[in-house]
Amino acid sequence: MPELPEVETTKSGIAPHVVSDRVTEIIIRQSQLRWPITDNLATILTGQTLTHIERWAKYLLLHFQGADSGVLMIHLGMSGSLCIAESGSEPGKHSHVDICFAKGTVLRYTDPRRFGCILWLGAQPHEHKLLKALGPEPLSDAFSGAYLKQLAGNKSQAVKQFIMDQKVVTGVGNIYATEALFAAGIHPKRMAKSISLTRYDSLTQHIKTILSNAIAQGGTTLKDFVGGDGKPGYFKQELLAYGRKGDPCVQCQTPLQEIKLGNRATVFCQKCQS
DNA sequence: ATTCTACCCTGCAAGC
DNA sequence: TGCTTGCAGGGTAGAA
Repeated sequence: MPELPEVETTKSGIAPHVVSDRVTEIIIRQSQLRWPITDNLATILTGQTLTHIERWAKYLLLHFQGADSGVLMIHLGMSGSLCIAESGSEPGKHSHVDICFAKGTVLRYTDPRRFGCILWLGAQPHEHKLLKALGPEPLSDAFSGAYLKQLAGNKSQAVKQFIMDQKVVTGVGNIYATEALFAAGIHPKRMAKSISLTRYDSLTQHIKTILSNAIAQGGTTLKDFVGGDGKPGYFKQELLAYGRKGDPCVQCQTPLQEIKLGNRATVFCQKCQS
C-alpha cells in the first residue's frame, strides 16, 4: 500500500504515542511475513525503550535502547499498516504483531497480504543489505535532474521503471511515478537514456512537489490505508492519472490510456506525454 | 552487467 | 446468488 508519503504519515501518526515508552510484551500471532520474524524478538525487545522512529525509504526504523540496543526495521509491503490500539482491544484477522508498552499503548502491525517484513537489525542497521543499496531520498538535495541524467547513462530501461527502482531513488512507487510522469509530460515507456537534462530537472521537481503535497494531505487512501492516527489520507482526490484509465485528460480531454510496464498498471495521456 | 518474469499472499470487484 | 478470473500501493530471487 504505502509509498513514501504513507510511510511518513504512519510515522508521524504513531510516534507521539509510543516514543520514550518501554516495551512490556510482544505478541506474535503470525510470524510468516515476507521473511519470518525472528522467534526471539520478545526476548530482545522486552524491557527496552523506544527512543525514536526514523523513516528511511519505505522502511520504518524503530530505535530501541536497553540491554540489547538496536533497530527494528518494519516494511509495510503492499497492504500493511501500523496503528495505535488500546491494551486488551480485539485484534483483527490480520493483526499479526502487537508491541505492548508500559503506559498501556499497543503498537499493532496489520498486513493481510503479508508482503511486509519485521526484521531485527541489531546495533549496526546501516550495514544491512536492504538499506545499504538504497538510493537518495527524493526530497533531499542529492536527488536532482543532474543526478538522474548521470545515472540514466546508457540505460534502455523504461523511465517509469527507472524511477521506481529503489536503488535510483527511494520511496517512489507506482502511484507517484505515474503522477510525476504525467505532470512532467514524459511518456512512461521512454528509455531512461533518451531523456534530456532539462526534462529530468522537470521530473525531479514534480516528484518533490507531488510527494510533499501527498505528505501534507496525509498520504493516499485507496482502499483502507489509514495513518497511525486512524485517519485516512486525502491525496486521492488530487490524483490526475493514476486509476483514471479512460477518463479525459485534465489538460487536453483525450481519454487516458493504460498499459502494463513491469506488470504494473501505468496510466498516461498519449497526447501530453512523449 | 542489465533487464525481464515469476512469485510471495489475501481480498475485492468485475464478469459470467 | 455464486463461482472464476484478474488485479492490487512492493520488492526479491533467479532466469534470460
